[in-house]
Amino acid sequence: MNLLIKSFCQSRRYLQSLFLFKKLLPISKPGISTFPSVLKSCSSLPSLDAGLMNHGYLIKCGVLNYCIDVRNGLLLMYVELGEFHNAYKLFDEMPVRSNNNVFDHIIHGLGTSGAYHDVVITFENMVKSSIIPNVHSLCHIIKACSNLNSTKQANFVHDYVNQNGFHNHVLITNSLISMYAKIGRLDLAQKVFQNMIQKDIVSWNSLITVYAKNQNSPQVFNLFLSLKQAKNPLPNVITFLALLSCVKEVSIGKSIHSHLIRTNLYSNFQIGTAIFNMYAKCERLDYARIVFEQINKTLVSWNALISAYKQKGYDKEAVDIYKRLLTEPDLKPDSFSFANVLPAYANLGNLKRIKSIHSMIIKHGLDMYQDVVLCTAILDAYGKCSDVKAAEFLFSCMRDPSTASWNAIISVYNMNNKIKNAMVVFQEMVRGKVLVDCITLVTVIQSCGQMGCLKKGNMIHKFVFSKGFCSYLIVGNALIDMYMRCGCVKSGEMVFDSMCVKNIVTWNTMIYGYMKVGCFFTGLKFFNHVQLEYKPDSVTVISLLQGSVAISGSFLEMVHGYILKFGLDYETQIMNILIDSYAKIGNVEKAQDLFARNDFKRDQSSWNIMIAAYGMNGQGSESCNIFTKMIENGYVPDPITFISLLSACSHCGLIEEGFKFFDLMVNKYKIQPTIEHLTCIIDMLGRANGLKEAYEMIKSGNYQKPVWGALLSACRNNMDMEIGELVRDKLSQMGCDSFEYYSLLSNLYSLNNKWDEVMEIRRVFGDMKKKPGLSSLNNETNDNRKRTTPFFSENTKWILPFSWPATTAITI
DNA sequence: GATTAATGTG
Repeated sequence: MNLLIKSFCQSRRYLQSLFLFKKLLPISKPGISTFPSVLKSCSSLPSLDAGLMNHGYLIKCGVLNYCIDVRNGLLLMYVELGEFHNAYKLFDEMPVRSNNNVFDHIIHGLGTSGAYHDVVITFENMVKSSIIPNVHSLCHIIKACSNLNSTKQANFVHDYVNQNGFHNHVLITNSLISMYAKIGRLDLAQKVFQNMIQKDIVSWNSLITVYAKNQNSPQVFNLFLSLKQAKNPLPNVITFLALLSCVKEVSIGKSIHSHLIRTNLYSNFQIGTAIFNMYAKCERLDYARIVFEQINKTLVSWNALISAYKQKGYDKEAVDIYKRLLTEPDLKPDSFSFANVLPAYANLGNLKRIKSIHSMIIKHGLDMYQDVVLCTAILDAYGKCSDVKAAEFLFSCMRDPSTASWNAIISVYNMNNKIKNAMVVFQEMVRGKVLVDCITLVTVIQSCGQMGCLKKGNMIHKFVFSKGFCSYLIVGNALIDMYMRCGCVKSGEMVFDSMCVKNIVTWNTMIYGYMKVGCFFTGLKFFNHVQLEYKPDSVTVISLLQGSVAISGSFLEMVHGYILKFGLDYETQIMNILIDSYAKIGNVEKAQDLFARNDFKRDQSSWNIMIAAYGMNGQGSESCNIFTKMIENGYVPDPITFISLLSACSHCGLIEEGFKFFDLMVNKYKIQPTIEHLTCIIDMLGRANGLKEAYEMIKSGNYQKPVWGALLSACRNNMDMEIGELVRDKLSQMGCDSFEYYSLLSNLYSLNNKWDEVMEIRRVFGDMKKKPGLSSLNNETNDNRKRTTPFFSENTKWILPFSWPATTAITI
């Protein structure tokens, strides 16, 4: 029977071989020489169940302890079945390891399945046992080290290569270059390259690609010239792909383009895609589009065009290309198309389309929970459209969230004012030993800045320091911003001084910070430096504009001059802020003048700003006129339009109009009123001697602290003691003990000459401050209060007396 | 060795 089993296996009749083995088991003990055949049958079928059963049987009869061949056979079976962990475990338990080949099998298996950590452990065991891997295994080991991102391991394997005579092997050295590239040690990659005796095109390409990925164009072009001079080897598709990826000037791009046409490489679809990507990067989407229409279009080129538009901020164009792709007869969008177009829809705030893509992904049968990138893209899209619940749900469903997925969910919380959740997720991440990268840190540093929480910020800074992330430019920039937002200029300056590499963002952050805290002249000094070293961009002047309102008209005119000088006066965002700034210093004519210009593209926000501009300058009826014109121009008013409009009416005493607009907003445009809208209405009621009505109205509904706060503020504005005290009772019942509450209250009493009460409030508040935990300084309410004004939406002069988060939307 | 994808600094 044993012989028969063997012969079945040899003639590849594995099923019969196993069947026979099963029959044999209850009758008699199989011979040792039978097992390799049985195992071979298991791995060739392949049948893991049968394999595991045999493994169990082998343990039971003790063969494994004395028969190396059977052990090796079992090991190979697991390798063949792709069960590398079982294979490795078995290997680890082996008392004698005779078969190097097995090691190479395991390394290959673990390496291709992405179990990099296990590869390195296996390698360490090999070193301990003085077993030398073959070249291919060593390549896998080097690749594993590069994926683990550990310099220590990288150095170890490099030393090993040198000590064991692999350093002249071109495959190995090429892998070393890639490894150093991946862990960010370009200097060491360059060194390996220089020491190579024999270089093939892969060696050249490896280094050129690395520099290209790091956007180090001078090095890329230098290497390319050296390669041309060496005449051997000849540059190939990969070389040109790298070269094209770091072209910054369209003229150079054009000459490479024509060279490629001459050498017939243009017909290569990768090259075609790279050329139009190059034009897209050089801000020549017009050329890119022409190339796109010329080349052989594959799904990849469609996806790349969507991505190019998206990356350059042309979200609408990205969406248009995606829609065109849908009409192509032979092409179906894939996960790349979705992942590319989702951020575009997210930026456009189109939740409906995001939902429909989500359902299309399900319909296409794509396993998005397995596809981390795609799932992260959907998660982020939902988050950007404020559907936090959907984002959370997707995150919880992901089987193996990547660092990027974690980063995305943290960022979703940041975007939606749930900073506390962001910090909790970060802690979970650290505790769960998820790899933290510099984007994670940038995101949580942002959370600290938004909270205005210096203590947490300092903690993260220490973390950054201990994990060696200090030298990352974006981390440094984020730290400066955090410190400046917390009003800690000194620490911001310290980070700034410690940074050896800076970019325009670094400088802009400093300017923005200085302007925000009122150090206008230091800000200006930094601006002068920017002018020398960089071309100031839109953020530079927007940062400057932060301060102009607080200084003077002449300062504003100076900044306006810079905007013209640097040709930034066609940018909608800049013009909007400029108009807003002129309005804020009271020059509504200039604001109107700029608004009326037709060389910049007005958007919804421009109209909102202009409505507010008239309102804050006492021209409420003009605000109403602009609103009418806005509708005539085909714009649909949004919640901010109504904040501008209602505050204009309230500010200018147009009470009846105000109520009419409120009605319009709720009933015609179906906009749910937020705390900002309610504040305007309460203020209007106050001006119309309607505080009692306001009180009744609020009392009858399920309103939360912010609304009551707005009412208290209206009482203060109207010196209404009677209602004021009712509101005070209600608020203290609700457990309100914030700084704003007490300051409003003491304000109200002092305006009514009730000094005893004022003293009492001061005493209570003073006491509370001494007791940590009693004051609401620790709750989320306070986190919001300290949050700095959003960057681009200062289009209303309305300063909220309280800024608790908006409660559930309420309709009056 | 390798064209297209998600998160992120002002």
